[in-house]
Amino acid sequence: MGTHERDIRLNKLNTIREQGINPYKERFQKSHSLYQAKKLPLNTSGVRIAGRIMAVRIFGRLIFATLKDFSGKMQIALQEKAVGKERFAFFKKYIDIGDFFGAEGTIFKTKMGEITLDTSGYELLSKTLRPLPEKFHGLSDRELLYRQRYLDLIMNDGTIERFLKRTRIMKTMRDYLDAEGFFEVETPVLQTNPSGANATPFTTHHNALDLDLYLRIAPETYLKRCIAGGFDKVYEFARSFRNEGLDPSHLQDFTILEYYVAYWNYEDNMRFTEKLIKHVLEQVNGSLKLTFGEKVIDFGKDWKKVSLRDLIFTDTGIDFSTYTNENDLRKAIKEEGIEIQDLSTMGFGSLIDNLYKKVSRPKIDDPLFITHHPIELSPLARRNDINGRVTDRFQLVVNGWEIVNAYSELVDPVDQRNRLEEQASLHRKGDSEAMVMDEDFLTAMEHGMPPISGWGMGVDRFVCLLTNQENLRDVVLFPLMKPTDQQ
RNA sequence: GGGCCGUUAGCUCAGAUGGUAGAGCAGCAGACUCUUAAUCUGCGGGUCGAAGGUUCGAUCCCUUCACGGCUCACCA
Repeated sequence: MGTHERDIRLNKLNTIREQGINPYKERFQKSHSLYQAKKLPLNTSGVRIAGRIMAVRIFGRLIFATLKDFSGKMQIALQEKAVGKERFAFFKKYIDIGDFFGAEGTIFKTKMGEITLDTSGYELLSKTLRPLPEKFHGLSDRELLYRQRYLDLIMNDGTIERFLKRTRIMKTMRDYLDAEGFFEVETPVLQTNPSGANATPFTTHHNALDLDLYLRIAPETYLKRCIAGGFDKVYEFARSFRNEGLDPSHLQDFTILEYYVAYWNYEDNMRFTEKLIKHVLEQVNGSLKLTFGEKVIDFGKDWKKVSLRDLIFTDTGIDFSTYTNENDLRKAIKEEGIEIQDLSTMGFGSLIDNLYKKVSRPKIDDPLFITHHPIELSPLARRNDINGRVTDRFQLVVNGWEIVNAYSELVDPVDQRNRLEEQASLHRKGDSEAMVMDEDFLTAMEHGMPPISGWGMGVDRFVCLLTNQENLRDVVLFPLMKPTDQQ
């Protein structure tokens, strides 16, 4: 659907070309960023700056325009007497808001006190064919923000800041892990056997090998193979994919940070988690108190630890450790008047999980470690030595969100085989989220793994928390959108 | 997947008990050497998300569909 505006600009483009001017320049030699240029002393001459034109104000023989680059914004002034009649007229006729523009001139201060470049010469660097969104209100249509993120980045100042913060958060974690002796590794995204989590994978096909493949749902089992191979501290920022529903707190393409440490248990890991996250808060936000919406979340105190059994007992009076079968537990949940959908079809582990999500999790604001999840929910976690029905596992919950999930890893190949067989049987019965048998992983474990503690973080959620965002799509540059009919 | 809501000019938004629509910004033409949401004068711009139905007549009412948002359920 050609717009009138676009046709006008196409005409301008052609006219510019007919004058022998290339409207898409190869390069422009800048002397300063806009941020730097604004700090130069008055009367500095020969200053060369470039950026996108964000606004133009024309006063007869004087033009003010606002340039924007990655470092900031700066005003330039064009006087007819300084650039010459022809160049001045060219600007008025052919330069539009949105165009990329290079200017050379002298720093001065306007009567209103603004540091401005008095332009002596300029170049059109790149001609735009479409107009920018409205300058005052910017772009606010949520759909367009996601579909045309570049416009959001140009128009809304907070947006680029948010994504820079995402990068800073990831870099801070990376630097911390590196300093602690971790090695960053890369493991396969295309897998023959999706494992490491309970989730439905995306499927694809390798033509040359005539082989069905899956996009990874987690990097877990490959990172453990690294430990088996002799690494003792590894991590990966793992883009992972789950073929499930999407909502503000779930994307099908998301980033997990996982690390694995040989010879640690989950308690070592909890201590490290607290140090790591406090470090990130201090480095990135400069404070251990975090404002999220109306709440202030305090990371500064020692983080509390509570077992899942104690947490649910405190909130409901139900002690799941005293129940030996799911029917009795189901009855108790009904007697407490707690409403859970599909109650009748759930197994023991799911009942506990749903009870927790319904009753306990929403109440949690400040960081809380929840430990010792039932074995049914944790097919890859180490069985507790004293109570074999629970695992040596913890989750870190903040603001009602699970930020971290970690445990002492199961390294007993016999126990692991039994538990994967249980999962595989659930999978055969139609639970597409249950794990499938992974002989290759079991073989690796049979060759021997040291004691290991592993850890996984939903990076996008953590970034949401630190940037005060409710929707994961607001911390992902280009979230998946269904295509629309376009012409 | 269910429920609720939305989709009007490039953008931000009005609006008509049903008689095919307006503003601001952006654009075009003009005035203007200190503005920064510049100002002033004039002009152009819309298959009102798509299809079907009801109606003399639909952008408005009804149905279906598409896309999106929020929310409930499941997954981090």
